[in-house]
Amino acid sequence: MPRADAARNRRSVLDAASAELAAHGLDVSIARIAARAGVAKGTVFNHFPSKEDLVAEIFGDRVAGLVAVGEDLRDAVDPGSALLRFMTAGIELHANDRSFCEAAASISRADPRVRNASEGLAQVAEDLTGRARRAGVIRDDVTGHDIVLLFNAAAQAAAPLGDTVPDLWRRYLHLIFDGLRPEAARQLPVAAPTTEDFNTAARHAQASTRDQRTRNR
Amino acid sequence: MPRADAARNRRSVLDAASAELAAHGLDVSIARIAARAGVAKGTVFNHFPSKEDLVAEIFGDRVAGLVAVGEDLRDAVDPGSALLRFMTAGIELHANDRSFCEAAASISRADPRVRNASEGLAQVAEDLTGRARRAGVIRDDVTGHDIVLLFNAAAQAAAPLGDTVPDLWRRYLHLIFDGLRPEAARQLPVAAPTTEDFNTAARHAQASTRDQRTRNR
DNA sequence: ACCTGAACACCGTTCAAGT
DNA sequence: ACCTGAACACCGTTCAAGT
Repeated sequence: MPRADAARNRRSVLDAASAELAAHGLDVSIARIAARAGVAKGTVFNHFPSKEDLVAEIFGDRVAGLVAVGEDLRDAVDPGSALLRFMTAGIELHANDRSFCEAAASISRADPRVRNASEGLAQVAEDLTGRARRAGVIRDDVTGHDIVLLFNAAAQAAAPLGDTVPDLWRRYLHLIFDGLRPEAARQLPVAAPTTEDFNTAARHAQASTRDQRTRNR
Repeated sequence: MPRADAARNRRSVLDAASAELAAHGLDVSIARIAARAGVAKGTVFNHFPSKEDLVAEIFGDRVAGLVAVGEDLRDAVDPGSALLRFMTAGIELHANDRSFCEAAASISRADPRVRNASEGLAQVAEDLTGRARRAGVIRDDVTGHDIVLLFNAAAQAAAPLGDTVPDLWRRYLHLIFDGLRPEAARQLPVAAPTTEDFNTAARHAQASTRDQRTRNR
Protein backbone atom coordinates (compact mmCIF):
# COMPACT_ATOMS: atom_id res chain seq x y z
CA MET A 1 0.00 0.00 0.00
CA PRO A 2 1.79 3.19 -1.16
CA ARG A 3 1.76 6.38 0.87
CA ALA A 4 -0.63 9.06 -0.36
CA ASP A 5 2.07 11.63 -1.19
CA ALA A 6 4.12 8.98 -2.96
CA ALA A 7 1.24 8.04 -5.24
CA ARG A 8 0.65 11.73 -5.95
CA ASN A 9 4.33 12.31 -6.75
CA ARG A 10 4.39 9.33 -9.06
CA ARG A 11 1.48 10.75 -11.04
CA SER A 12 3.08 14.20 -11.15
CA VAL A 13 6.30 12.75 -12.50
CA LEU A 14 4.47 10.71 -15.14
CA ASP A 15 2.38 13.71 -16.23
CA ALA A 16 5.38 16.03 -16.33
CA ALA A 17 7.52 13.49 -18.19
CA SER A 18 4.73 12.80 -20.64
CA ALA A 19 4.38 16.48 -21.54
CA GLU A 20 8.10 17.24 -21.62
CA LEU A 21 8.91 14.18 -23.72
CA ALA A 22 6.16 15.00 -26.22
CA ALA A 23 7.37 18.59 -26.57
CA HIS A 24 11.15 18.17 -26.53
CA GLY A 25 11.91 14.53 -27.34
CA LEU A 26 13.97 11.90 -25.55
CA ASP A 27 16.75 14.36 -24.76
CA VAL A 28 14.86 16.30 -22.05
CA SER A 29 16.74 16.18 -18.78
CA ILE A 30 15.41 14.54 -15.65
CA ALA A 31 16.04 17.86 -13.92
CA ARG A 32 13.47 19.54 -16.20
CA ILE A 33 10.92 16.80 -15.60
CA ALA A 34 11.48 16.92 -11.83
CA ALA A 35 11.14 20.71 -11.79
CA ARG A 36 7.89 20.56 -13.74
CA ALA A 37 6.57 17.85 -11.40
CA GLY A 38 7.61 19.90 -8.36
CA VAL A 39 9.83 17.22 -6.84
CA ALA A 40 13.55 16.69 -6.30
CA LYS A 41 15.58 14.89 -8.96
CA GLY A 42 16.10 11.95 -6.62
CA THR A 43 12.36 11.41 -6.31
CA VAL A 44 12.13 10.58 -9.99
CA PHE A 45 14.65 7.77 -9.50
CA ASN A 46 12.75 6.71 -6.41
CA HIS A 47 9.77 5.79 -8.59
CA PHE A 48 11.58 4.74 -11.75
CA PRO A 49 14.94 2.95 -11.61
CA SER A 50 16.24 4.78 -14.68
CA LYS A 51 15.31 7.30 -17.33
CA GLU A 52 14.95 4.42 -19.79
CA ASP A 53 12.45 2.79 -17.47
CA LEU A 54 10.39 5.98 -17.19
CA VAL A 55 10.33 6.29 -20.96
CA ALA A 56 9.33 2.63 -21.30
CA GLU A 57 6.36 3.16 -18.97
CA ILE A 58 5.07 6.12 -20.98
CA PHE A 59 5.78 4.49 -24.34
CA GLY A 60 3.95 1.35 -23.23
CA ASP A 61 0.92 3.40 -22.23
CA ARG A 62 0.79 5.15 -25.59
CA VAL A 63 1.02 1.89 -27.49
CA ALA A 64 -1.68 0.36 -25.27
CA GLY A 65 -3.94 3.27 -26.23
CA LEU A 66 -3.35 2.49 -29.89
CA VAL A 67 -4.15 -1.16 -29.28
CA ALA A 68 -7.51 -0.10 -27.78
CA VAL A 69 -8.24 1.97 -30.88
CA GLY A 70 -7.41 -1.02 -33.05
CA GLU A 71 -9.66 -3.33 -31.05
CA ASP A 72 -12.61 -1.00 -31.55
CA LEU A 73 -11.96 -1.01 -35.29
CA ARG A 74 -12.13 -4.80 -35.58
CA ASP A 75 -15.93 -4.60 -35.80
CA ALA A 76 -16.06 -1.79 -38.36
CA VAL A 77 -18.14 -2.49 -41.45
CA ASP A 78 -15.45 -1.66 -44.03
CA PRO A 79 -12.23 -3.65 -43.36
CA GLY A 80 -10.20 -1.48 -45.74
CA SER A 81 -11.03 1.85 -44.14
CA ALA A 82 -10.71 0.25 -40.68
CA LEU A 83 -7.10 -0.66 -41.51
CA LEU A 84 -6.45 2.83 -42.87
CA ARG A 85 -7.91 4.43 -39.76
CA PHE A 86 -5.78 2.19 -37.55
CA MET A 87 -2.65 3.28 -39.40
CA THR A 88 -3.79 6.90 -39.15
CA ALA A 89 -4.14 6.60 -35.37
CA GLY A 90 -0.65 5.10 -35.20
CA ILE A 91 0.91 7.94 -37.14
CA GLU A 92 -0.93 10.59 -35.13
CA LEU A 93 0.85 9.21 -32.08
CA HIS A 94 4.15 10.04 -33.80
CA ALA A 95 2.96 13.39 -35.10
CA ASN A 96 1.83 14.63 -31.68
CA ASP A 97 4.80 13.37 -29.70
CA ARG A 98 8.41 14.05 -30.60
CA SER A 99 9.74 11.41 -28.25
CA PHE A 100 7.45 8.71 -29.66
CA CYS A 101 9.22 8.86 -33.02
CA GLU A 102 12.63 8.56 -31.42
CA ALA A 103 11.51 5.88 -28.98
CA ALA A 104 9.83 3.81 -31.71
CA ALA A 105 13.21 3.56 -33.43
CA SER A 106 15.44 3.08 -30.37
CA ILE A 107 13.48 1.61 -27.46
CA SER A 108 14.32 -1.89 -26.28
CA ARG A 109 11.55 -4.49 -26.19
CA ALA A 110 13.36 -6.07 -23.26
CA ASP A 111 11.12 -4.12 -20.89
CA PRO A 112 8.00 -6.22 -20.20
CA ARG A 113 5.62 -3.27 -20.53
CA VAL A 114 7.00 -2.39 -23.94
CA ARG A 115 6.98 -6.04 -24.90
CA ASN A 116 3.38 -6.64 -23.82
CA ALA A 117 2.16 -3.52 -25.56
CA SER A 118 4.06 -4.43 -28.73
CA GLU A 119 2.64 -7.94 -28.75
CA GLY A 120 -0.86 -6.54 -28.28
CA LEU A 121 -0.20 -4.18 -31.16
CA ALA A 122 1.07 -6.99 -33.38
CA GLN A 123 -2.03 -9.03 -32.55
CA VAL A 124 -4.59 -6.35 -33.34
CA ALA A 125 -2.65 -5.29 -36.43
CA GLU A 126 -2.77 -8.88 -37.65
CA ASP A 127 -6.52 -9.06 -37.00
CA LEU A 128 -7.20 -5.91 -38.98
CA THR A 129 -4.81 -6.92 -41.75
CA GLY A 130 -6.36 -10.37 -42.02
CA ARG A 131 -9.84 -8.96 -42.42
CA ALA A 132 -8.69 -6.52 -45.10
CA ARG A 133 -6.83 -9.30 -46.88
CA ARG A 134 -9.82 -11.63 -46.90
CA ALA A 135 -11.98 -8.77 -48.15
CA GLY A 136 -9.56 -8.42 -51.06
CA VAL A 137 -8.70 -4.77 -50.42
CA ILE A 138 -5.02 -5.43 -49.76
CA ARG A 139 -2.55 -7.83 -51.33
CA ASP A 140 -2.22 -11.25 -49.78
CA ASP A 141 1.50 -11.16 -48.98
CA VAL A 142 1.23 -8.36 -46.39
CA THR A 143 1.11 -9.15 -42.66
CA GLY A 144 0.25 -7.29 -39.46
CA HIS A 145 3.96 -6.83 -38.70
CA ASP A 146 4.37 -5.15 -42.07
CA ILE A 147 1.55 -2.76 -41.23
CA VAL A 148 3.12 -1.74 -37.93
CA LEU A 149 6.50 -1.12 -39.55
CA LEU A 150 4.90 0.74 -42.45
CA PHE A 151 2.87 3.31 -40.53
CA ASN A 152 6.03 3.88 -38.57
CA ALA A 153 7.76 4.49 -41.90
CA ALA A 154 5.14 6.96 -43.09
CA ALA A 155 5.53 8.93 -39.86
CA GLN A 156 9.33 8.96 -40.17
CA ALA A 157 9.16 10.02 -43.82
CA ALA A 158 7.23 13.16 -42.94
CA ALA A 159 9.05 13.89 -39.66
CA PRO A 160 11.80 16.15 -41.12
CA LEU A 161 9.08 18.54 -42.32
CA GLY A 162 6.76 17.94 -39.37
CA ASP A 163 6.72 21.55 -38.16
CA THR A 164 6.44 23.05 -41.63
CA VAL A 165 3.84 20.82 -43.33
CA PRO A 166 2.01 19.30 -40.35
CA ASP A 167 -0.16 16.88 -42.30
CA LEU A 168 2.39 15.74 -44.86
CA TRP A 169 2.29 12.28 -43.32
CA ARG A 170 -1.17 11.82 -44.83
CA ARG A 171 0.47 11.98 -48.26
CA TYR A 172 2.91 9.20 -47.47
CA LEU A 173 0.37 7.10 -45.65
CA HIS A 174 -1.85 7.12 -48.76
CA LEU A 175 1.10 6.56 -51.08
CA ILE A 176 2.18 3.54 -49.04
CA PHE A 177 -1.39 2.34 -48.78
CA ASP A 178 -1.65 2.41 -52.56
CA GLY A 179 1.31 0.02 -52.56
CA LEU A 180 -0.69 -2.35 -50.38
CA ARG A 181 -3.47 -2.67 -52.95
CA PRO A 182 -3.63 -5.84 -55.03
CA GLU A 183 -3.65 -3.91 -58.33
CA ALA A 184 0.03 -2.96 -58.18
CA ALA A 185 1.33 -6.04 -56.36
CA ARG A 186 4.51 -7.70 -57.60
CA GLN A 187 6.55 -10.41 -56.00
CA LEU A 188 8.46 -9.07 -52.96
CA PRO A 189 12.15 -10.02 -52.62
CA VAL A 190 12.16 -10.75 -48.86
CA ALA A 191 9.67 -12.54 -46.59
CA ALA A 192 7.72 -10.69 -43.90
CA PRO A 193 9.38 -10.60 -40.47
CA THR A 194 8.11 -13.12 -37.93
CA THR A 195 7.31 -12.66 -34.25
CA GLU A 196 10.49 -14.60 -33.55
CA ASP A 197 12.50 -12.01 -35.50
CA PHE A 198 11.16 -9.28 -33.22
CA ASN A 199 12.08 -11.28 -30.14
CA THR A 200 15.65 -11.97 -31.20
CA ALA A 201 16.01 -8.28 -32.10
CA ALA A 202 14.88 -7.48 -28.53
CA ARG A 203 17.52 -9.81 -27.08
CA HIS A 204 20.23 -8.22 -29.22
CA ALA A 205 19.25 -4.74 -28.07
CA GLN A 206 19.38 -5.86 -24.45
CA ALA A 207 22.84 -7.38 -24.88
CA SER A 208 24.21 -4.29 -26.60
CA THR A 209 23.07 -1.86 -23.89
CA ARG A 210 24.61 -4.16 -21.28
CA ASP A 211 27.90 -4.06 -23.21
CA GLN A 212 27.77 -0.28 -23.28
CA ARG A 213 27.31 -0.03 -19.52
CA THR A 214 30.21 -2.43 -18.95
CA ARG A 215 32.51 -0.57 -21.31
CA ASN A 216 32.10 2.64 -19.33
CA ARG A 217 33.32 1.18 -16.05
CA MET B 1 48.68 26.33 -45.92
CA PRO B 2 48.11 23.85 -43.09
CA ARG B 3 50.94 22.19 -41.24
CA ALA B 4 51.67 18.59 -42.26
CA ASP B 5 50.82 17.04 -38.88
CA ALA B 6 47.62 19.11 -38.69
CA ALA B 7 46.42 17.80 -42.03
CA ARG B 8 47.25 14.26 -40.94
CA ASN B 9 45.40 14.69 -37.64
CA ARG B 10 42.36 16.05 -39.41
CA ARG B 11 42.22 12.98 -41.63
CA SER B 12 42.71 10.65 -38.65
CA VAL B 13 39.85 12.30 -36.79
CA LEU B 14 37.56 12.08 -39.82
CA ASP B 15 38.39 8.42 -40.42
CA ALA B 16 38.00 7.51 -36.76
CA ALA B 17 34.74 9.45 -36.45
CA SER B 18 33.42 7.90 -39.64
CA ALA B 19 34.01 4.36 -38.38
CA GLU B 20 32.82 4.98 -34.82
CA LEU B 21 29.67 6.77 -35.95
CA ALA B 22 28.80 3.99 -38.39
CA ALA B 23 29.27 1.33 -35.74
CA HIS B 24 27.78 2.98 -32.66
CA GLY B 25 25.55 5.82 -33.85
CA LEU B 26 25.44 9.51 -32.98
CA ASP B 27 25.95 8.85 -29.28
CA VAL B 28 29.65 7.88 -29.49
CA SER B 29 31.74 10.14 -27.32
CA ILE B 30 34.37 12.50 -28.66
CA ALA B 31 36.76 10.81 -26.24
CA ARG B 32 36.32 7.51 -28.09
CA ILE B 33 36.84 9.13 -31.46
CA ALA B 34 39.94 11.00 -30.24
CA ALA B 35 41.39 7.81 -28.74
CA ARG B 36 40.86 5.91 -32.00
CA ALA B 37 42.44 8.75 -33.96
CA GLY B 38 45.38 8.86 -31.55
CA VAL B 39 44.96 12.54 -30.61
CA ALA B 40 43.87 14.50 -27.54
CA LYS B 41 40.21 15.41 -27.13
CA GLY B 42 41.04 19.07 -27.62
CA THR B 43 42.51 18.38 -31.05
CA VAL B 44 39.12 17.25 -32.32
CA PHE B 45 37.67 20.64 -31.37
CA ASN B 46 40.67 22.29 -32.93
CA HIS B 47 39.58 20.99 -36.34
CA PHE B 48 35.80 20.98 -35.85
CA PRO B 49 34.07 23.66 -33.78
CA SER B 50 31.58 21.17 -32.36
CA LYS B 51 30.49 17.55 -32.48
CA GLU B 52 27.51 18.63 -34.56
CA ASP B 53 29.90 20.19 -37.07
CA LEU B 54 31.99 17.02 -37.30
CA VAL B 55 28.85 14.98 -37.91
CA ALA B 56 27.68 17.46 -40.55
CA GLU B 57 30.97 17.10 -42.43
CA ILE B 58 30.71 13.32 -42.54
CA PHE B 59 27.00 13.32 -43.28
CA GLY B 60 27.54 15.77 -46.13
CA ASP B 61 30.23 13.52 -47.61
CA ARG B 62 27.98 10.47 -47.53
CA VAL B 63 25.14 12.32 -49.21
CA ALA B 64 27.53 13.69 -51.83
CA GLY B 65 28.52 10.11 -52.62
CA LEU B 66 24.87 9.23 -53.13
CA VAL B 67 24.47 12.22 -55.44
CA ALA B 68 27.36 10.90 -57.54
CA VAL B 69 25.67 7.51 -57.81
CA GLY B 70 22.45 9.21 -58.88
CA GLU B 71 24.24 11.25 -61.52
CA ASP B 72 25.68 8.13 -63.09
CA LEU B 73 22.21 6.61 -63.22
CA ARG B 74 20.73 9.50 -65.19
CA ASP B 75 21.99 7.95 -68.43
CA ALA B 76 20.80 4.40 -67.69
CA VAL B 77 18.66 2.83 -70.39
CA ASP B 78 15.74 1.87 -68.15
CA PRO B 79 14.44 4.89 -66.18
CA GLY B 80 12.38 2.70 -63.85
CA SER B 81 15.20 0.46 -62.71
CA ALA B 82 17.53 3.49 -62.55
CA LEU B 83 15.17 5.07 -60.00
CA LEU B 84 14.94 1.82 -58.06
CA ARG B 85 18.72 1.47 -58.01
CA PHE B 86 19.07 5.06 -56.80
CA MET B 87 16.69 4.37 -53.92
CA THR B 88 18.56 1.15 -53.18
CA ALA B 89 21.85 3.05 -52.91
CA GLY B 90 20.19 5.54 -50.58
CA ILE B 91 18.90 2.86 -48.25
CA GLU B 92 22.23 1.01 -48.23
CA LEU B 93 23.72 4.16 -46.78
CA HIS B 94 21.31 3.82 -43.86
CA ALA B 95 21.76 0.06 -43.55
CA ASN B 96 25.55 0.27 -43.33
CA ASP B 97 25.76 3.24 -40.97
CA ARG B 98 23.86 3.49 -37.71
CA SER B 99 24.52 7.21 -37.37
CA PHE B 100 23.22 7.96 -40.86
CA CYS B 101 19.72 6.85 -39.87
CA GLU B 102 19.72 9.02 -36.78
CA ALA B 103 21.33 11.97 -38.55
CA ALA B 104 18.90 11.81 -41.47
CA ALA B 105 16.08 12.36 -38.98
CA SER B 106 17.72 14.94 -36.73
CA ILE B 107 20.45 16.84 -38.57
CA SER B 108 19.97 20.53 -39.27
CA ARG B 109 20.17 21.73 -42.85
CA ALA B 110 21.51 25.01 -41.48
CA ASP B 111 25.06 23.77 -42.09
CA PRO B 112 26.10 24.74 -45.62
CA ARG B 113 27.68 21.36 -46.37
CA VAL B 114 24.52 19.53 -45.40
CA ARG B 115 22.47 22.05 -47.28
CA ASN B 116 24.51 21.81 -50.47
CA ALA B 117 24.53 18.04 -50.39
CA SER B 118 20.77 17.94 -49.77
CA GLU B 119 20.11 20.31 -52.63
CA GLY B 120 22.26 18.19 -54.92
CA LEU B 121 20.34 15.15 -53.78
CA ALA B 122 17.00 16.83 -54.41
CA GLN B 123 18.18 17.83 -57.89
CA VAL B 124 19.36 14.39 -58.99
CA ALA B 125 16.31 12.75 -57.40
CA GLU B 126 14.10 15.07 -59.40
CA ASP B 127 15.99 14.24 -62.61
CA LEU B 128 15.60 10.50 -62.09
CA THR B 129 11.98 10.84 -61.01
CA GLY B 130 11.13 13.02 -64.01
CA ARG B 131 12.56 10.47 -66.44
CA ALA B 132 10.66 7.63 -64.78
CA ARG B 133 7.48 9.69 -64.81
CA ARG B 134 7.78 10.56 -68.49
CA ALA B 135 8.46 6.90 -69.26
CA GLY B 136 5.16 6.08 -67.55
CA VAL B 137 6.65 3.70 -64.97
CA ILE B 138 5.63 5.80 -61.97
CA ARG B 139 2.53 7.86 -61.25
CA ASP B 140 2.59 11.49 -62.30
CA ASP B 141 1.94 13.08 -58.89
CA VAL B 142 5.23 11.91 -57.34
CA THR B 143 8.23 14.25 -57.12
CA GLY B 144 11.94 13.94 -56.39
CA HIS B 145 11.39 15.20 -52.85
CA ASP B 146 8.90 12.39 -52.32
CA ILE B 147 11.49 9.87 -53.47
CA VAL B 148 14.11 11.14 -51.02
CA LEU B 149 11.66 11.03 -48.12
CA LEU B 150 10.39 7.60 -49.15
CA PHE B 151 13.67 5.72 -49.36
CA ASN B 152 14.39 7.24 -46.00
CA ALA B 153 11.08 5.79 -44.82
CA ALA B 154 11.87 2.32 -46.14
CA ALA B 155 15.18 2.37 -44.29
CA GLN B 156 13.54 3.50 -41.05
CA ALA B 157 10.81 0.87 -41.37
CA ALA B 158 13.35 -1.95 -41.41
CA ALA B 159 15.76 -0.38 -38.89
CA PRO B 160 14.27 -1.95 -35.73
CA LEU B 161 15.06 -5.40 -37.17
CA GLY B 162 18.26 -4.32 -38.91
CA ASP B 163 20.54 -6.70 -37.03
CA THR B 164 18.16 -9.64 -37.20
CA VAL B 165 16.91 -9.53 -40.81
CA PRO B 166 19.63 -7.51 -42.56
CA ASP B 167 17.92 -7.19 -45.94
CA LEU B 168 14.37 -6.59 -44.74
CA TRP B 169 14.55 -3.09 -46.17
CA ARG B 170 14.35 -4.61 -49.65
CA ARG B 171 10.86 -5.80 -48.79
CA TYR B 172 9.68 -2.31 -47.84
CA LEU B 173 11.47 -0.64 -50.70
CA HIS B 174 9.62 -2.86 -53.16
CA LEU B 175 6.34 -2.49 -51.31
CA ILE B 176 6.66 1.29 -51.41
CA PHE B 177 7.80 1.18 -55.02
CA ASP B 178 4.65 -0.74 -55.91
CA GLY B 179 2.73 2.21 -54.47
CA LEU B 180 4.55 4.49 -56.90
CA ARG B 181 3.24 2.58 -59.94
CA PRO B 182 0.42 4.16 -61.95
CA GLU B 183 -1.76 1.01 -61.66
CA ALA B 184 -2.65 1.57 -58.01
CA ALA B 185 -2.64 5.38 -58.02
CA ARG B 186 -5.44 7.22 -56.26
CA GLN B 187 -5.74 10.89 -55.47
CA LEU B 188 -3.38 11.88 -52.64
CA PRO B 189 -4.77 14.08 -49.85
CA VAL B 190 -1.77 16.44 -49.48
CA ALA B 191 0.49 18.10 -52.06
CA ALA B 192 4.17 17.18 -52.37
CA PRO B 193 6.54 19.30 -50.27
CA THR B 194 8.34 22.11 -52.06
CA THR B 195 11.98 23.18 -51.87
CA GLU B 196 10.75 26.19 -49.90
CA ASP B 197 9.20 23.84 -47.31
CA PHE B 198 12.61 22.23 -46.76
CA ASN B 199 14.23 25.61 -46.35
CA THR B 200 11.76 26.91 -43.78
CA ALA B 201 12.11 23.61 -41.90
CA ALA B 202 15.89 24.23 -41.84
CA ARG B 203 15.36 27.72 -40.39
CA HIS B 204 13.05 26.36 -37.69
CA ALA B 205 15.60 23.73 -36.71
CA GLN B 206 18.30 26.38 -36.46
CA ALA B 207 16.14 28.61 -34.26
CA SER B 208 15.19 25.76 -31.93
CA THR B 209 18.79 24.65 -31.30
CA ARG B 210 19.69 28.28 -30.58
CA ASP B 211 16.86 28.42 -28.01
CA GLN B 212 18.14 25.26 -26.39
CA ARG B 213 21.64 26.67 -25.99
CA THR B 214 20.24 29.88 -24.51
CA ARG B 215 17.96 28.05 -22.07
CA ASN B 216 20.93 26.21 -20.58
CA ARG B 217 22.82 29.36 -19.62
C1' DA C 1 50.16 27.24 -35.97
C1' DC C 2 48.84 23.51 -33.74
C1' DC C 3 48.63 20.02 -29.71
C1' DT C 4 47.67 18.99 -24.98
C1' DG C 5 45.25 18.08 -20.75
C1' DA C 6 43.22 20.39 -16.89
C1' DA C 7 38.97 22.84 -15.93
C1' DC C 8 33.89 23.91 -16.57
C1' DA C 9 28.98 23.22 -16.89
C1' DC C 10 26.06 19.83 -17.90
C1' DC C 11 24.02 15.07 -17.62
C1' DG C 12 22.01 10.46 -15.38
C1' DT C 13 22.43 8.00 -11.20
C1' DT C 14 23.45 6.90 -6.18
C1' DC C 15 22.95 7.39 -1.44
C1' DA C 16 23.37 9.19 3.38
C1' DA C 17 20.66 12.07 5.95
C1' DG C 18 16.42 13.63 7.11
C1' DT C 19 10.93 13.40 7.99
C1' DA D 1 8.30 4.50 3.59
C1' DC D 2 9.47 8.14 1.06
C1' DC D 3 11.81 12.79 0.01
C1' DT D 4 15.88 15.54 -0.46
C1' DG D 5 20.11 17.45 -2.20
C1' DA D 6 24.99 16.70 -2.12
C1' DA D 7 28.22 13.70 -4.48
C1' DC D 8 29.94 10.81 -8.48
C1' DA D 9 31.26 9.54 -13.10
C1' DC D 10 30.32 10.81 -17.39
C1' DC D 11 29.67 14.13 -21.34
C1' DG D 12 30.77 18.23 -24.82
C1' DT D 13 33.38 22.32 -24.86
C1' DT D 14 36.96 25.93 -23.57
C1' DC D 15 41.40 27.59 -22.91
C1' DA D 16 46.03 28.54 -20.80
C1' DA D 17 50.24 26.46 -21.31
C1' DG D 18 53.32 24.24 -24.00
C1' DT D 19 56.05 22.96 -28.70
